[in-house]
Amino acid sequence: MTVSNAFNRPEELSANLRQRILASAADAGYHGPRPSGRMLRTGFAGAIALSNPDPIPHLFEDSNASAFMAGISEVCEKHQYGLTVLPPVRDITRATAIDKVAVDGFILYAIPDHSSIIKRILGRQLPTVTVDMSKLPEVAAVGIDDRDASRKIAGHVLELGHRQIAILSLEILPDGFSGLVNGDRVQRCRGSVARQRLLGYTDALKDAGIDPGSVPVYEIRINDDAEASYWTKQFLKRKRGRPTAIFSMSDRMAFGALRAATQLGLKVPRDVSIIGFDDIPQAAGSTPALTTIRQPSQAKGQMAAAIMVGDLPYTTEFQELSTELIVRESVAGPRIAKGS
Amino acid sequence: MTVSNAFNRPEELSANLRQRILASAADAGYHGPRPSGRMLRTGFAGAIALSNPDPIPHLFEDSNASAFMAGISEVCEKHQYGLTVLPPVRDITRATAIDKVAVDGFILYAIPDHSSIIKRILGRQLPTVTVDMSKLPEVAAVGIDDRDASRKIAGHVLELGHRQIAILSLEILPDGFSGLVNGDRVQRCRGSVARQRLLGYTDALKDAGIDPGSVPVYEIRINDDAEASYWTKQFLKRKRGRPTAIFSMSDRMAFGALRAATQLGLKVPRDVSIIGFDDIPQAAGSTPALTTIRQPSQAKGQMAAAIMVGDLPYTTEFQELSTELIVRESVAGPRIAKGS
DNA sequence: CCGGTTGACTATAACGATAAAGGCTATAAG
DNA sequence: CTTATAGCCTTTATCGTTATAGTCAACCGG
Repeated sequence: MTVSNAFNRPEELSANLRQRILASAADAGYHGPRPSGRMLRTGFAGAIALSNPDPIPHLFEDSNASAFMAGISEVCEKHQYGLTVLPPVRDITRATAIDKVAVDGFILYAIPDHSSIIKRILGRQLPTVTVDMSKLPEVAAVGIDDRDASRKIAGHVLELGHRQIAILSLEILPDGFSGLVNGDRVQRCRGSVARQRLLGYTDALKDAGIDPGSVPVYEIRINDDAEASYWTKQFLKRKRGRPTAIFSMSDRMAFGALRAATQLGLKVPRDVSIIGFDDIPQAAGSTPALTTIRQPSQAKGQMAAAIMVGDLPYTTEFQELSTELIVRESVAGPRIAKGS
Repeated sequence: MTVSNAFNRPEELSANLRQRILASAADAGYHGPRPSGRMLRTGFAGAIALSNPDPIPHLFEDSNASAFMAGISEVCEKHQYGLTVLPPVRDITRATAIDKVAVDGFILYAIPDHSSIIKRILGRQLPTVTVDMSKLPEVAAVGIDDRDASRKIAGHVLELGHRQIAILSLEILPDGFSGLVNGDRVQRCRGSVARQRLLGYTDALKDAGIDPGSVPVYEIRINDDAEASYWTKQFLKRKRGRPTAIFSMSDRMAFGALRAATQLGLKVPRDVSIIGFDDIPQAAGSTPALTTIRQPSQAKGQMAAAIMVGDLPYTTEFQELSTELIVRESVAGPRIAKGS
């Protein structure tokens, strides 16, 4: 129909006819083309889906995730795409939003390895970009070198002579567990980010001549600071073998640890050194300011979205963004060497 | 096709045939019905759109908005709908996400009166629910009695004898302005919530025999606490006629005001009383704990979404949720009566 | 043995849009 | 005067699904 052109390509027909069409369309109660028809014909839905295993509000509460969302939002605004956030899937055997929703592509954010959700999404055969996940063959991916970054910052701490370390880890297995984990669980790790950062810490520990197996790893559910604070208190309370440095895989958990230390009357960094990861905005403003790794979370979102909307070409090569060690005040040498 | 039934209505055909179909579909590379076709036929898109004039990340940073989002998210998860957040529209003359996006209905949240966006959305002729907005004819609406609630809390403060008041207002006109506003601007107010709360404060002031025209109103852009803190400092610095009570239209701004007072060496509530609105989670935990109005933000989201997905019948009557005055510690009588 | 009922599957016809090709007129070129 | 070109508009076909109506065999009671 010429009506289609009237709405979509003003330049293709005379202003006169266009006016007549728009006018008569209006009083026939026609308010422009319906997305359903367009979608069938052209495949264009006008929205990008975002899939993440956590409850939707968490995507924004968490400063790091929220920077990522802000990056996506910018691109969505520029191109006037909707951002369709998919709710977590409880029962994968039933029909899910993944199967039904009308979108142009999927951004997968921090979905655990081997999750059945991934297969389902790939089944939709739409453009897909993974972020902060293990590389999937034939799928675009954006991320950072988590292992290298973790090694850098852990090395920075260990060079100061710390021997007693504790690790606050992001989710290792998606079962809602928080607490001290054993080696077996670490082996079965399905969180790509947690695994890579653990490897980075391990690299640095080995460099420093410390047995990584002797370093306790506390897994903290959904990057929660209250949870991090709770477990930090558990291991800081100990009189003997108390860690002099805490490796936290996120700034948010590092703040939880910081709060725990303060509440136990310990001074940071005098009594304990604490490092984070992400460099969220609050990291520079805390007392003490957090030594951390800066990662371009917002740029990750922009890049993932840019690939979806076609601003960037779709490539299945891993797009690695750079990180930077930010040295602030939360790290110092151990006060009393407790022996090797 | 029987294929459709195989996917959508397992019970309608024999398990045997269903298996055969699913199997041969799978190796023909068919991964289930495409939304485009279903949408054309049935109109179902699998997602609810949310429209709000602020940048997307703000919807979640702000504790009150984020509670609202959490309410929507719950319902979306239960029914496995996507939640399509629409980006703010900069240029309404061009094609926007509103016109193009494939969704089943719109939730409009806090859009200013007479905004051209509203007409555009209504043009889509999909189920629509407004929240915290002026009532539109023939459109479902969810909200609270802002005027009554504001009157309650302002009355509570004024009964204690305060005569010098300052008001921190939510957005009055959508032009990004922050600062002291004149009566003309108040008259032209396009924010339904701001207007109703202003009216409630005015009611209470009149009840107390105070001329509302003499009470300064500071408008704060996008409910920002830093901005609220800045302007609060401006009027608390004054030696003469310094307000002894601050009416803030949100807890977030109240916290900004609290910070400002503290930084100026004033004690709350001894030197200044501060009230908020919303009862966000942080309101109970601050020092002093905030006296405020509890409003069911999460329930608003649930209800709006429930109407969209059909859990609740679509009615164009205003759905009013209830509020409650929460008396905590941030309000006291004025220390020195400064004369009437 | 027959009409009626049930159950299991199949055929048809739309939903609303746009890409692509086709027609028609007016002007330009030969 | 004929043919080519361009501009503008119209026709046709098709995207993938599901509601509806229809077919067909088997079964059942009379």
